[in-house]
Amino acid sequence: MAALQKSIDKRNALINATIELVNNDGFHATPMSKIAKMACVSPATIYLYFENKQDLVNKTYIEVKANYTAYAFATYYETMPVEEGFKVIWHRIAEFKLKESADAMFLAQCDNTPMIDEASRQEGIKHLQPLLDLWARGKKEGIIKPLSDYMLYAYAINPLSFLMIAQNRGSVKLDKEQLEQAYEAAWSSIKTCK
Amino acid sequence: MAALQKSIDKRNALINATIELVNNDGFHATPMSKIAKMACVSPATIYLYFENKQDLVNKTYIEVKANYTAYAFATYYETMPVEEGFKVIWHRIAEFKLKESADAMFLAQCDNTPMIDEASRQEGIKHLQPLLDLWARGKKEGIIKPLSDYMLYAYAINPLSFLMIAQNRGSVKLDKEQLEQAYEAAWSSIKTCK
DNA sequence: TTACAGAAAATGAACGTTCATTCTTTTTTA
DNA sequence: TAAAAAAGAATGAACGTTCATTTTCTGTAA
Repeated sequence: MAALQKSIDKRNALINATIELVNNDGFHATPMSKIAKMACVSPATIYLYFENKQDLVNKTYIEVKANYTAYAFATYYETMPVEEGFKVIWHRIAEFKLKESADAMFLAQCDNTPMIDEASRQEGIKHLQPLLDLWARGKKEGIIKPLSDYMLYAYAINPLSFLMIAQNRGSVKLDKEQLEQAYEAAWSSIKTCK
Repeated sequence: MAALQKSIDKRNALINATIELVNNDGFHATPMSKIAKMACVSPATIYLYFENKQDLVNKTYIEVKANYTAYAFATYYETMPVEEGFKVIWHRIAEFKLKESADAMFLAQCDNTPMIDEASRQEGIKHLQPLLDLWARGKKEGIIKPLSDYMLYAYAINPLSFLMIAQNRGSVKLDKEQLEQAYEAAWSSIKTCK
């Protein structure tokens, strides 16, 4: 009558190996055997933790996305004024993308390829709700342009992904000043008043 | 002593099949056999036109990128005022992404994955020069914020890719009005004066 | 105008390799 | 000690590429 438990360390090692290898080679170019080797585990062991390769990458996506949004909203409170709230969230997102760049690269790759199930994609979007709520408030107060959420995201948040990828390729080095410029551009594009 | 020529139609069919299949399934999930079938050609024939699978996708990328930039600058002249020039180029890019959405999706996927050689990527960037020149002019005239080219691209052009992907997934429908809003946001983020 | 030779182009089948997954056995631990 | 966890070897399918052969086409000679 045993009641062993699968090791959470092993699961984490598998998830981290997946992120690193998929970042370097892409999903279909990373064999399960390589993931296993990097996680110091037998290929067969992966199937104790995940149903199959697709499940492994879906679960990895959802987990990373959850970390991302938790980080983004960690210092934000709904009682903040709209402009301050946006500033706080924006800078947390920027910090995440720069500090946890492997995670951020993985998400960027997932968001632009047919690598992830549509269901898992939906699951990942849910956690952005606080930002959408903030925007709704800003629009009601006349501080933020009356644009759709997709439009606001496209101009205020998504450019950070582009800049992060450029930085990771070595095309750009984002210092503090450039980051402030980026924030200015983001805010300029969504605030009302010219 | 014959002097046959390889059919340009066959080459085009191969390129188009590659775009469509890679868009749907990703690079490593599209077998050469499937590309061949869609192009109505034997798998072996691909190797008369391209060295190997990597070469096929690199060449496809460069060709699509060239079409994209040609389209973008087709109605632009260097004698235009900066603001008008930007407006013209921006709208042409938007038009390309909406009309030739398969091509645009393919480029977006290439730009965020390790699918393409670094050399081919460099090759593709070259053709953007007219836009960089326009920005240099705008900065000199004090019309455009003194930001790096990457920063300007991130805020003025790249959001269109995000919106196009969202539209292709069915999350958004970009009508004329929304497109004008998008242009406004783009211009707001890079013009001087508040 | 036709017939033919020869080379390029195209093909389908075959090859060797790699991969995701499973099977059988061993190890670990409550 | 018994069952879960882990392992390594095995399996069958699928892949990129090549090979041996056939088809297509053009320049030339009759």
